[in-house]
Amino acid sequence: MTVPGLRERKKQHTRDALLRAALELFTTKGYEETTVDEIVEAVDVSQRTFFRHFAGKQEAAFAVQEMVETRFMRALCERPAGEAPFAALRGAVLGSWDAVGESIEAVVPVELHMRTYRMIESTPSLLAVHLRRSIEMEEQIAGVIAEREGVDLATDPRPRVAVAAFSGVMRVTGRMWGAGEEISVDSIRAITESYLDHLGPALAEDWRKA
Amino acid sequence: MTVPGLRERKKQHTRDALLRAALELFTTKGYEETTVDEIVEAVDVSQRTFFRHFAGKQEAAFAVQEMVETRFMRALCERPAGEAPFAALRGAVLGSWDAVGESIEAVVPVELHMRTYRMIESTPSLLAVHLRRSIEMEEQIAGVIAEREGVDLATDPRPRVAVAAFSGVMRVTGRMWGAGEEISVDSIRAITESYLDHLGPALAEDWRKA
DNA sequence: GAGATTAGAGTCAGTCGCTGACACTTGACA
DNA sequence: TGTCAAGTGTCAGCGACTGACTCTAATCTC
Repeated sequence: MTVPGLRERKKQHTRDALLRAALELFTTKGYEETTVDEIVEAVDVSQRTFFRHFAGKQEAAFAVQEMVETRFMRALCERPAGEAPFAALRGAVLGSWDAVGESIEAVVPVELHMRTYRMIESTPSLLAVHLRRSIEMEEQIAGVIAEREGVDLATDPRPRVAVAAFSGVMRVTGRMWGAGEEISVDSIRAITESYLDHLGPALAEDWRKA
Repeated sequence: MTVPGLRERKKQHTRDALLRAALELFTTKGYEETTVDEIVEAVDVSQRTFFRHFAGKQEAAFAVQEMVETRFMRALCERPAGEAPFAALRGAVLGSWDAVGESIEAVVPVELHMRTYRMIESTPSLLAVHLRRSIEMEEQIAGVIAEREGVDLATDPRPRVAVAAFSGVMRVTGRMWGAGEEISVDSIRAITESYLDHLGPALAEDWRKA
């Protein structure tokens, strides 16, 4: 991967600065209490620039989540074709936990992301969007799983069921991460692992054999 | 119940008019495409009046839902104490279906409410709020069930699990109602009943005996 | 029944999120 | 070196929403 040009780097730099400033303000002052003007003032750019990088205030709040989810989806798509659906999901989530840490840190401190997560869950308007994003992602995952297994998503309920169960665990995991005091990425990884182990047996059977 | 005074009746009248106009515009022009100015112009009141009756555009979109939910919660609380949790939920939802029809019709045509439901599910920003409202209501229901059964919501997962399953059925039912062409209240009642019958056996056991 | 009270509605000015149009600056590239 | 275009700034404006004030008319009190 070649180093992008100066222009591109500058652009990325202002975007990162805006994102950090936004999340910092959101998590300290509160989301609703933070105005876009305050964010751009902290970075010393025009308001118009903010809206060129982010479709809206909300998008800034979910920018890191977006990164994490993208990374997870990529990891899922790269799982070996032979793996059973649940094993693939498990492998993708555990595999991406590691990479996520560094990946986030390159843009914002992980600790800031933790605070952001907590903020999203405690801000009604953001919680609403978060839930919608969740079910949209479940639908995407179900699509991938259905394709992997060669089943028809329209008639076979198993992909959606498996994903719903899996997402439930991920949701709980995420909430625990957000709620906990000072949980390391390692410990959340361990919890995720144990929760998924619990859920596994019910879903691990090979659909093509059964 | 005594007839409210003239002032109160006038107030209710403008509120109802605003609600009808809002839902009519939302469902024909689309939610995002409808401005508050258009709504108040249709009723010929000031914009300020709209915001005195509704906290925002969104609240108008969910006003009828709110009525339905309130009615359901009341019905649930009035179920006989001896009933098993699932029977109580079933009784409350089926019992409230009937009353809901008339109750809605007093404010807006039921057909308009159907269209509104469809609109909510197909408008991203409203879908988000809808999902949040749903989980908030699930939490309320779980609280009622836990109290009825005398179990501790903090330690016993059964109320939430039962409610989650129940709500899943209600969600599907609602979606079918919204998606269907011209479904009567009677037919939706029948579907609800059959779906709940399917789910029942797994939840009907008496928790205090088991 | 006349006057005081007060709830509901109107007016106006202003904030905040967000967008379109246009001009400017400065990397990129021939 | 000069052209092109991407990234940014400026400005004007819309739509959701709020606070402060006024006016009108239903209600309450004597």
